[in-house]
Amino acid sequence: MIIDINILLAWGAVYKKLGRGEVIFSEGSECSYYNQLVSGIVKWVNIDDDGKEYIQTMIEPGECFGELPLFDDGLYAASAIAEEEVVLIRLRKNTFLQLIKEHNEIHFAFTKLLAKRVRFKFLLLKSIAYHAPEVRISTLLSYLKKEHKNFCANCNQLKLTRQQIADMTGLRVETVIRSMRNMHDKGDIVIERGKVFY
Amino acid sequence: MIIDINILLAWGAVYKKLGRGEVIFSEGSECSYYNQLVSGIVKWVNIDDDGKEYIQTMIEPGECFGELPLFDDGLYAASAIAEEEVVLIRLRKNTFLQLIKEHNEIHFAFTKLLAKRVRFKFLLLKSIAYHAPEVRISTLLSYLKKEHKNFCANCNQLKLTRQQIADMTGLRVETVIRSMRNMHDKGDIVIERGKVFY
DNA sequence: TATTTTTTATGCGTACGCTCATATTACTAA
DNA sequence: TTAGTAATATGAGCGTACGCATAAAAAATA
Repeated sequence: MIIDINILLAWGAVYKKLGRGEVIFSEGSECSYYNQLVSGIVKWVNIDDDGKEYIQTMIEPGECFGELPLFDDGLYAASAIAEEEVVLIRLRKNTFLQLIKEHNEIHFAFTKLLAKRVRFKFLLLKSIAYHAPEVRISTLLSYLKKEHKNFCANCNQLKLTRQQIADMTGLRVETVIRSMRNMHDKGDIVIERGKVFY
Repeated sequence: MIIDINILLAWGAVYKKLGRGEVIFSEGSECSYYNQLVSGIVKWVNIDDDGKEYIQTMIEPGECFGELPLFDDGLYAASAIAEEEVVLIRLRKNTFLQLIKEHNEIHFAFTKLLAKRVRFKFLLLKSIAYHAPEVRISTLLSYLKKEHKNFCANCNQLKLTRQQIADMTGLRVETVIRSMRNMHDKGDIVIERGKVFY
């Protein structure tokens, strides 16, 4: 958890509940809140004019999202959509900026978070730019595994659909399905009744 | 310029001069310094086992580079290579961390810088993941133009070779050459005796 | 239980970028 | 100037992921 909920509440943060499919905010719009996910899954995604989705990341409880405009005053770089029923907690932008000003350790936690975000993008970019589907998928999976993201903590089962993986690696569903079948045959991953383990 | 040179010097930073082609540091190695470019151009690049290069960015005077490990204590995510003779100024990691601790406004400048880095990667990723060569190139050029990077300030001439553009967009030189010729024919860019204007 | 929706799976033709080969033009240094 | 290198340019064949269609299986909903 990036900021302790009690601290957020002490600074006047409020809870918000949204249903599956609801748009929390969309690419290109102004940002007035710091957002932190309490429960549920949020899809952080760019949607093309023709409907194609590029999923930048899937956000899990405890993570924040849409934080870039808080620091550089730009617009939202992607849209946040509730993948299922979600509860989030939010704090007004100015209050958030005041909070990190007074809490240097929290400020630094965000600097560190952004550094990790850049790192992830570095990794994916070079992989997507140059490598074959199987490598792109491996890069994504190994990163997610390392960060304990989108995996079931107990059984190592991947909590992403083939379509979501496609939308995160810039591939087609069919390509992902075929590639992952190959990876299974080679022993890189395990697929049992459609479920992926890694 | 991200940190004023006088401040850096006051904190004990030292200059370093390197010749064309010299490796300033390489991917995967430990980071012990904050680096800021004074003059020349630095290529910030991932190099594959088979020699393929993915250029994450070309660094110009005044910019810092290789800053991620300062914040998240990881290893260098790419290699820094002097494209021409360069002068840089550097500060020991611990000193740098102390500096930003004491200067909140400088700390925030880095948070902002990282936010912009993430933004750039967002943009390129969705473009490279899904779009045709011409779009990938356009995305890169319009970003660089907006940030006043890699363009001649006076004449709008692009200071990147076709090969470098290829290495930043994950395309082949030939594809970049052909695509840019198309873009010229369509009036998106201007090419005069090989030079690109945008 | 039945029904609908979502996800996984497979086939096939085409388009497009990669690969390799070669040529030409521009820039540097002697 | 000449030589040497780097960058730009273009052609041709090939491989592979895309794009679309279709179907089956699994999950969600009633």
